[in-house]
Amino acid sequence: MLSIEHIREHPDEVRRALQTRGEEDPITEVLELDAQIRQAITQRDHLNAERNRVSKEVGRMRSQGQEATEEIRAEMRKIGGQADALNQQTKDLGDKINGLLLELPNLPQPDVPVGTGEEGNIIVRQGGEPPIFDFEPIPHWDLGPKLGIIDFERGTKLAGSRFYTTMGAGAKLERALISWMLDLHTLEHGYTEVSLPAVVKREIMEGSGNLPKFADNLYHDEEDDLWLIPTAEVPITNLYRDEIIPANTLPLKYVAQTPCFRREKAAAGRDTRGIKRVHQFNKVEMYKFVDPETSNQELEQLVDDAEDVCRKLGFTYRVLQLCTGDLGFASAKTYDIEVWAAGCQEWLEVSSCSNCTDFQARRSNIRYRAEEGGRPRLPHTINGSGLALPRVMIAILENYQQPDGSVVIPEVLRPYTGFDVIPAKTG
RNA sequence: GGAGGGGUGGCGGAGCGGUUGAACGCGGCGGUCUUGAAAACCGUUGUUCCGGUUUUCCGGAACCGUGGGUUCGAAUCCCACCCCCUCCGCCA
Repeated sequence: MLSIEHIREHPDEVRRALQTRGEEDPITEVLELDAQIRQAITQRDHLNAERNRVSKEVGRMRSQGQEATEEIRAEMRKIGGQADALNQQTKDLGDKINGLLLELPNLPQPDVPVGTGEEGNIIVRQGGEPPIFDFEPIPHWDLGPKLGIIDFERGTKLAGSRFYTTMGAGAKLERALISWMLDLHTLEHGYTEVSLPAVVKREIMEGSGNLPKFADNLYHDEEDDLWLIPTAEVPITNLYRDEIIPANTLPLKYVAQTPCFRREKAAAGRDTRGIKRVHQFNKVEMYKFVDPETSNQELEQLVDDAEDVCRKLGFTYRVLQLCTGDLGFASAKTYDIEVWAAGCQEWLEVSSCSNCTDFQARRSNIRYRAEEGGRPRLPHTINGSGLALPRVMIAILENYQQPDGSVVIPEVLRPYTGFDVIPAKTG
């Protein structure tokens, strides 16, 4: 959520920034409503003050054995009624303003390249060497079933299209990846592991920015109004909802592994083969609550933590900076990490790392104290995958496949898998 | 799911419907004392919003689980909901 004060003081700057994201401009309406609500609040407070004053007077009289006249009581009833009406008005106006603000995305940082979509993204750097094959590497949707470790038909039988099942070495490889990534981030990168609910309340989804605007992409349980998380970012953001984080505790760094549920409605018909785009997948997510002054450095560091996973797995990868038109709703600045998959011949987005500045903190009412006894302020929040499992699985299977159809396990994972190769099936 | 108990400030814990933002204790902060520290004593101690002033500050409003209601006035009475604890039942 954007700060109403900021909109009030710099309306044109906000308008311009929203434009670069290709957004509508409800700023004029917000400002009008804001003027109205402030007037109503002032009036209401004056009436309340009057009511409080007289009521105290009545109390004082009563303690001296006198009763309030019916005249006074009638007058106060009237004032009270007016105050209550104005109060209702401020609530309605507040809801309206809030409704508009909740639909507004974060403002891009000044150094974010302006662009309308994917084409505007900039390759910041590349890492790793592309694997060289003396045979034609095959895509994972062929390789997986061939090895007997991915089963698409049975996944579909259970839950429909875009669901899948892994078995044997496939299931174990995923579990090994999860354990290894969590160990890497906790032991070497200083994150604290956290285990979280996979469903959350409506207001939690609002806090992270997924609701009200993106209900379409979420699975929802009607009976209890619970929502399946599309990423661990959602519950982690809200860990400190309605709290004031004490001085000298930032940065707080968390890493969590959760299932992620996405309806992928907008992508209907796209990437239907394989496990690149599915309705349920596991992801290791990194998240930080940081001091606003350091948030951009913290973002760079988090990107490096994610890149470290790619480096250690021996991937060819590239880091993109997203342009204004491609930024996520809550983000002010985002880097994507893509790894090369030799089988399907594609760059796969395995991580998206964003500085959400104070956008989520304001929505979730998370504050911190910069120093002991200081005023509470909004922290910045940083999130990024570290990494998303299915696409990492794709990259490993496709890039490490051998001429005989087997797949070699990257060195770092072997202590976790307990095997160093997924053998080709014979017969 | 059933029965009972409870939700008050950073924590503990009071609070006849009326100068109660809330006694008291602890903690925190400032000060006196001390070579220093402790003890003792004195003072101070939340958050949000509106208006004025504008890095200090002043005035007002709101907040005692949440939302409604009664009343001139509600932490205090009524209703609904949520959460926690104890016991019983069920279950991974």
